[in-house]
Amino acid sequence: MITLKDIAQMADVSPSAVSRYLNGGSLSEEKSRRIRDAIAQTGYRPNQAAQTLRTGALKQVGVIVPKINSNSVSNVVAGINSVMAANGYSLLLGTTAGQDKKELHFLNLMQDNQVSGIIVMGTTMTPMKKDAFKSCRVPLVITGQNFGEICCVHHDDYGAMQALTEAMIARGRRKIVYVGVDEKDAATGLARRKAAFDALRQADLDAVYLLAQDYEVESGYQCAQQILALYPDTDGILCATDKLAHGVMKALKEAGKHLPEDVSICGVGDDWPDQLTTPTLTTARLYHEQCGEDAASILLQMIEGKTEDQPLRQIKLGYTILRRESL
Amino acid sequence: MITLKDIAQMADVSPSAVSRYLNGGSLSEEKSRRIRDAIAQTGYRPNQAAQTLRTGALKQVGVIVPKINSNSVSNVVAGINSVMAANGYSLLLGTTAGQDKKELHFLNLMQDNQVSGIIVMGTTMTPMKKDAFKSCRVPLVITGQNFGEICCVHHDDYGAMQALTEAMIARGRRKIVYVGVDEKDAATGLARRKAAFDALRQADLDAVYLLAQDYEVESGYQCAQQILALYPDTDGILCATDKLAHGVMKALKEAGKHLPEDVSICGVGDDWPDQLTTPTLTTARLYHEQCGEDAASILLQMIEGKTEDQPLRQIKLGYTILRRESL
DNA sequence: CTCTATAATGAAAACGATTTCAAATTTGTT
DNA sequence: AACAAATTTGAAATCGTTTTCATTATAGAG
Repeated sequence: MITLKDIAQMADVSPSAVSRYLNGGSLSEEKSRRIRDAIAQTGYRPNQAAQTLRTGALKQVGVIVPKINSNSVSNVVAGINSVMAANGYSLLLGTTAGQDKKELHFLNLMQDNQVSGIIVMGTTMTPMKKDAFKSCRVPLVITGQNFGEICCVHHDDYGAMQALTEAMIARGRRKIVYVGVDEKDAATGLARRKAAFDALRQADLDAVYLLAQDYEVESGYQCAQQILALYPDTDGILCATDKLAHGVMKALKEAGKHLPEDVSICGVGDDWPDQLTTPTLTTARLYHEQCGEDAASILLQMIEGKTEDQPLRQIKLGYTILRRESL
Repeated sequence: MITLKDIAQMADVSPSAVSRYLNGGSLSEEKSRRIRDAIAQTGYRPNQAAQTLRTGALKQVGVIVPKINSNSVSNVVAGINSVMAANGYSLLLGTTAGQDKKELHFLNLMQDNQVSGIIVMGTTMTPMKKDAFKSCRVPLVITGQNFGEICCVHHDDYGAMQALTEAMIARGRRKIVYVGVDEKDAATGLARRKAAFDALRQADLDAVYLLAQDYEVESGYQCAQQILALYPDTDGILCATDKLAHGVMKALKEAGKHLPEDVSICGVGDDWPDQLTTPTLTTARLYHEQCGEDAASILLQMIEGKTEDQPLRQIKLGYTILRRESL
């Protein structure tokens, strides 16, 4: 491996001179030229580990996600990446499968790595994790949720589901079922369910709640079968996600229901297949890629911010209701 | 920051002893105990940059992808991650947007980082890149393509499209159009198109070729409109990907065609919406996650392999034809 | 032409681990 | 009890940079 010292020898200057050439510092034209040539000839590239050790800073940011092969997650990561790459940072990825233990593991590992900052997606909050986040030695931003005391970028999950619920009520539906997901997830789980319930109560309507096993189409399908069996007079189904909604639609169609005449259906997410099904799916678009970009921007400000005490930044991103045939 | 030296002082031993405690080496019970206590008390964690600098090895592997927010890519990455994480490696992610310049940039950057190995997905081959791959100082595996002289894991793109084409011919279709993508991509572009053409020629049928602009549903939609205008008697359409196929189906349905009576359609990919459309889409399943796992396993072998000269490993993964209503 | 500010320079000391090596200690063998 | 072998130990060198600091060359001011 060719080192800075080698370059110094070749160019007949001191190592300090080479370092100054690379990082900016006063240096004569003549020596600059010689160093430039030596570097060009050898293809020398500085050893990052040495740089990191010496400076204590690494141009990497950690990204901790539950899983990478999910539409929303991968879009957020794409957003993060576009901003970070533009600023010369690369991404160190950690996937947790939703396990707190792994989340803490990566939080530690990344700090050991001396990343410049960390972004955590779709986490759930426990006292232990709150501590871990607070005592993180590098800037940290959370996406997808808002836990009050930590910088974050999140969607208006509540507003989106509220709007969908109101639209469904306005459409004349009265027997409405909500198909939700695990409420340990404060955004997708809790906030959306709560929004639906609040809006229904506001209209003096009863709320029926079914909890899907996971986020897959199949779970929506199963929930719909329960609905058919237990609440046959249902005329509206609100789903926490688009995939669930598609599963629900499939089951209802198979059961001979006419959509949307017999039952209205809504999802959240604006997944790409939403306009391919019959009927097309009414949904709320969330801005995942934007979310990643904003999170990255905030993190960059925190990383490169001069001042010691940074303000708490919390961004709530809006939604857009996409009214289609299924409502 | 608390260092190994601090621990040594606290435990009243030499730094070497602490290092031996961490890495294994002869050490008395007594000292082990004192060191263990000191570490527990302080929460000391070794500085990775120092370790990397000293040992020249970093438990990270680089993953270079065109974009992360794609179904197939994110699934491959998930596969890579599951194997790598299990072996204590984390992932350094680089996205190229298909630009060779960025690909080379990350290839260099990651080597500077002293990652243990690199996996490159869905790349295209140029002489310059072939050189770059060959001169890579760390083990390297390519996924999604086979360029002959580099370790790789790839799908049987040719076989899959051949089987689909033959099935469509057996179904009685005679006026078949192939909707493909950019052939700079040797797998998705070239191999699939070639398979379709070969199979058609084999059956003495003409091949009509339309090139989609990109991989989006909308492009399939546009291609289908061209087909309707230029080749109105088409009775079968083979698509390089499922998204294109869905766009095609949408356009045909809007044009009043009955599917599959009037026209048969096939895609490749087994995307999750394939069973939600009317008709459901006939497709070929590829094993993306498996691909990632296998690539990771190969890379691990190369990294941890004792011998200097490693054999060239090339894995071709099979496919499964999923025959559904659209054929 | 002198004197002071400024720019250019390299030696040497970090950064925080691992590893070599020789010395000191323990263990086992006769 | 005496010696060889094996184990335990810490001092010091090392990895490849950056940065401090004292020194020397250069330029600008009077």
